[in-house]
Amino acid sequence: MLNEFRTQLPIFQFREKIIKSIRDNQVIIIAGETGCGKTTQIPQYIYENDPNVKIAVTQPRRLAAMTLAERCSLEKQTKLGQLIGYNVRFDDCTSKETQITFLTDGMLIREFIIGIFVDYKDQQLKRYDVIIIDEAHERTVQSDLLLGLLKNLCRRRKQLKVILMSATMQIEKFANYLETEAIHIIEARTHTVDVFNVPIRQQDYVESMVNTILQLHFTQPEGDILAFLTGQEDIEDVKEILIERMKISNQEKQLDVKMLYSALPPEVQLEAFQKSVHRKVVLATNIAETSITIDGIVYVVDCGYVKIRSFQIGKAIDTLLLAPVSKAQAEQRAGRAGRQRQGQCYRLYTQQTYERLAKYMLPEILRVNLLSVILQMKAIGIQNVLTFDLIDRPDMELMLANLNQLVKLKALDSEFNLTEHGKNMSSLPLEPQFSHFLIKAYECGIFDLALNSISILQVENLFYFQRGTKESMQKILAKFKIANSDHLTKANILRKYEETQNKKSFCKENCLNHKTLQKAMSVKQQLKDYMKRIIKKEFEKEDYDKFKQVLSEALMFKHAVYSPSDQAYKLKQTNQLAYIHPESVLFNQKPKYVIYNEVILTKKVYLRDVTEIDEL
DNA sequence: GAGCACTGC
Repeated sequence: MLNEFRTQLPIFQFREKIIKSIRDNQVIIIAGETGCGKTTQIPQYIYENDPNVKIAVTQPRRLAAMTLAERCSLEKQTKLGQLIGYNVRFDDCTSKETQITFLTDGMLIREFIIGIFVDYKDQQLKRYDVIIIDEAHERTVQSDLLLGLLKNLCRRRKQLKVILMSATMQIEKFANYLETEAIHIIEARTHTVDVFNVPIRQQDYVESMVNTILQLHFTQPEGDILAFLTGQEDIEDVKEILIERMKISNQEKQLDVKMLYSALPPEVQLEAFQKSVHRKVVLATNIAETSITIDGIVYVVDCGYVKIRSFQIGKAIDTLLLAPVSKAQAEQRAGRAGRQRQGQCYRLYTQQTYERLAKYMLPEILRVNLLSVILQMKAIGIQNVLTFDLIDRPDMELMLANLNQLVKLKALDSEFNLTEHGKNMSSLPLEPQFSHFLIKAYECGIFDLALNSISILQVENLFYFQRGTKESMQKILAKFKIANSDHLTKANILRKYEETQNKKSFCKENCLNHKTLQKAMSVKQQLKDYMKRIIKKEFEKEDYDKFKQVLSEALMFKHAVYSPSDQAYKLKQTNQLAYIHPESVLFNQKPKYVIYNEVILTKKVYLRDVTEIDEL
């Protein structure tokens, strides 16, 4: 049954054509901007055409998978989890009756991997007849890998149907890669957005942002403002200056300033979504670009920059640095102004600067370390990962280095074949070093300690310090400090959190993020469940020396020595100089030998999550 | 006084 709403969507007129195209082709591409209805309608069309077909639809984000399933369920007037369901980490809402499953890209990759524990030959996702990869234009590592796996699978399963869905960009590239000519472009009815550039180059985008917002506020008709900035620091600066200027402006028109970035505790984030009596301006990071939609936005101001994480192959360090946005990103930001009615976008860069921007951002698979991806590929049964046909081939040297690291972690043998240990490692949702650590820690009888440590190290934004109160950070860390180790100190925090009765006030007292700790507890439970496959006996010691010894071996590529002449740490692998991060218990302490989880260049090269060891 | 964008298993 099609209700009236569904027949009025722009995609409805393509219904028969798309059904026919799926019948005639193994792989088809459907391109259309957000709002054309492709994600909710196509799976339903396929189901209505043949109710026996099982369909998987992947999404880059959990929330999207969950809300889309809910939306479709509502349209089909069925209970969520029956005909239509979703499957995301920590939450499987499907049943035997489920025909359409929305799931995250990562979950579908996991299904390939879990196949090896059932039967090495059964990695063909036979439970699905149609697999839809949505938002492929975002080019996440997961969706790129899935496209490669499905391209392969199509040769072995002739009945399988694959649909790639994306925004209307890079369509030819996808079509060439997937060797298909079945392309459908869906026009959506969207509101126009008028774009204005500044006439001359701006020196300081924080200042420029403040001026633009105030001018907009005092001269333009009603409608909320969404401002794109690059991080917490910019956002706090702009907020402070805005509030100050509003105070001295002597104007009647009030302005509500809200912030939105992922390190902000969820309850504070919520304020950005609440309707405001006065005009509202939301100062946001990228989070508002795709992940989150705010209603009522009519004006967008775009600073033109974004922080991008990349992996420097030679130096083997991560960087998180400011970069100009891509044209596609600038369009995406502008589009956020036209969701409900005609909108306006103000760019704090000149038209000439815009012309010189890259068309698209470099895909993630060409910018990140691939250690865990390579292990996943081996676990899925790809013999030669170096020649595996991906839409963009990563750096050969990097992949080779990753393969050799996996050999050292005993995940692969010297011929790069997956070992039993590697198979176990790949079953855990962790970076390979941590999978290795957890399994070894179990074998040494310190599993409980290791599990607490690993679980809490997986979550970000453990602490939330408001501006002005930040001098207390080291004081709080000192309360939990154990054995000159962030790994053990954080394990201690999780343990104390578990033991305490009033968890909320415990968090408040210690500037801890309650939601983050709850997530750490879910991670812990999940890891415990996955480890059941491996665990045979239980034997528990509280041995910090053993802990450090096993961790040091797992982090064998992440050792550093203090160099007094440089007043900094020298990384053993590359001789790169680095400093201990201010959020570490070892900040300002200068122990001679340390191991660390991560080295990242922001304002300086920092070692994050550090533990002192006796020797290298 | 320092200080990490976003997402996923």
